[in-house]
Amino acid sequence: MDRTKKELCEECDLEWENLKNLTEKELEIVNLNKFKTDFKPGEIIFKQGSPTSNAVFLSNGMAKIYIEGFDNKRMMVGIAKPKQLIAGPGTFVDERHHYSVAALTDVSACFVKMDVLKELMRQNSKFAEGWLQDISRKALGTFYKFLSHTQKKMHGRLAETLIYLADEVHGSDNFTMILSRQELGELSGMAKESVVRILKEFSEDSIIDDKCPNIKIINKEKLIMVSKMG
Amino acid sequence: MDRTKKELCEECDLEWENLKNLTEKELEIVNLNKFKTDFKPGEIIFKQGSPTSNAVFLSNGMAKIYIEGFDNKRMMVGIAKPKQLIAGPGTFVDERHHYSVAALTDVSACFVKMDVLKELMRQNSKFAEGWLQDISRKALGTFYKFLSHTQKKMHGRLAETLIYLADEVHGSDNFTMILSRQELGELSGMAKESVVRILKEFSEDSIIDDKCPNIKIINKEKLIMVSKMG
DNA sequence: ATTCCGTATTGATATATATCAATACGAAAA
DNA sequence: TTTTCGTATTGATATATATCAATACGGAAT
Repeated sequence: MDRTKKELCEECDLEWENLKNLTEKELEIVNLNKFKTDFKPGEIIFKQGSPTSNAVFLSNGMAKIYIEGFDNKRMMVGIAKPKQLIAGPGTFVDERHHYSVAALTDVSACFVKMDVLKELMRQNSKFAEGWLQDISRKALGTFYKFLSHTQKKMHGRLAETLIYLADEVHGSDNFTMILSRQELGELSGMAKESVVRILKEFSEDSIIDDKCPNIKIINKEKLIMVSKMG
Repeated sequence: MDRTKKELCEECDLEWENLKNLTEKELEIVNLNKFKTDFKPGEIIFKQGSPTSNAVFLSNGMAKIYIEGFDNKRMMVGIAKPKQLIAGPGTFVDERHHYSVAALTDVSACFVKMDVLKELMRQNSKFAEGWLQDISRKALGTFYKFLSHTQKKMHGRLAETLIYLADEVHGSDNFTMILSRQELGELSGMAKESVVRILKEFSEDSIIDDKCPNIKIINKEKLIMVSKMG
C-alpha cells in the first residue's frame, strides 16, 4: 500500500451511479475530499472493526469483501468492482466496518471522507434516496444469498457462484478465475476439497471447461438448472 | 382479516423511532394516510411478491417475517414487534415485498401509504437519515445471522435463537413460546426433530426449563457459551 | 367421554459434507 | 536445474444433520 500517492483522480468521478444525483458544485466538494491509493493483490484495503471514516470506490481492479468469523473461518460476501460504493452497513449504525476488503488484483482505490458524503446526503434528497436504494439493493442480495446457503446443497451453491462470477463480476462466460479454491469455498460456503470435487464433476459433465486459471461455461442452461436446487 | 375497520389509531403515532424526526405538520400527514386492521394468529399481513404500497407498523401483537424459498421450505427472518417499521428492502428496489409477514398472536396493524413516507423522506433529511439507519441496522442483523448459520453448528444456532427470543423479542428470560418446533426450526435453520432433541438436551443440562408453552432460561451464561460456537 | 387431527417426541437410518492425510503439481527462489 | 513452498487434488473416514417411520400427546369437535 502506497499512501504517499495522493492525487485527484478525475477518471473515477462519475463511477458510482448515485453520484449522478449530485450537482456540479456538490461533485466538486467530493473531488476536493478524495484521494487515491494503490494496492497489490492480497493487500488489505480496509479491515473489519476499523472506523468507517472513508467510503471507498475502486477505479481499477477487483477486491474481495469478507467477514472474519468465528474460529478463523472466513465468509466471503462478494467481489467488489469499479462503479460501486464500498462502505458497509456499519456506516449508519456504529461507524465501524463489519467486513474486511482485500485486493484480488492490482487495485486503484479512491477514498472519500465519509463526513462529506453524509453531509451531502443531508443536503440533497435525491442523493439520499439513491443511497437508500444502494443499501437496499445490497441488503436484498445478501438476503438471497442467505436463502440459498440455507436451502441449497453444495452443487447448487457452487453453480450459483460460477454464474455470479460470469454474469455479475466478469460479464462473460469465459473468464480468468481470480479466486483460489479456498476462496471459492469461502464464497459458496463449503470446504475447498468440496470445491475441487464438484468442479471436477462439472468438467466431466461438460458443464464447464476448467483450464487452470481459465474457466469457460460451456453449458449455461445446465449450470442454471443445477443452481436452482441441484 | 377485517378490512372494514378503518380508523385513525392515535395510540401508535410515535412508535417508530424515526417518526420522531418528523415535524408536527409532517406527522399530521402520516396520521391522515394510515388505517388500522386487525389480524388473527396465522393470518397473513402481507405476502412475498406483493407490491410495497404500504408500510406496516404493529400497534399490538407479534408477527413472523419469513421467506418462502425453494421446495416449499421456509426461512424465518425474525419476529416483528410494535415500534418497528415493517417494510422490506424491496421498497427502494423493485417495490415488491421479498418476504411474507404473518400474525403469530392477535395483531393490530397500521398501514401507511408508502408514497407518503417516501415523499416525507425527500422533504426531511433527518427522516431520510433515520431511515438509512433503520435499513442499515436490519441489514447488519441479517449479516450476522447469515454468518452464524454458515459457521455455527445446530446447538449454537438454537442457543442463539433462544437468546434472541429472550432479549430482543420478549425482554425476559421467562417467556411463552409462541413458535412451534417447526417454526423454531425455520428460524434457526434446522429440522423440527433437531429442535426437539436439542431442546431436550438443554433441559437435561439444566440450561432451560421447558414447561410446555413456557420457556425459562435457567443458566444464561452457559446458553451464551453454547451460542458462541457450541 | 370419545373421536379426530395436528403437533411433538423418539428412534433408526440415510446422506451430505467436513476433516484428515497423503500426494501431486507448478511457480518462484536459489 | 534443483529446491522449496503453497496450492490443488485425491482418497479414506468421521460427523453433523436430515429424513423417514412410528408413536405419543393434547386440544377441538362431536
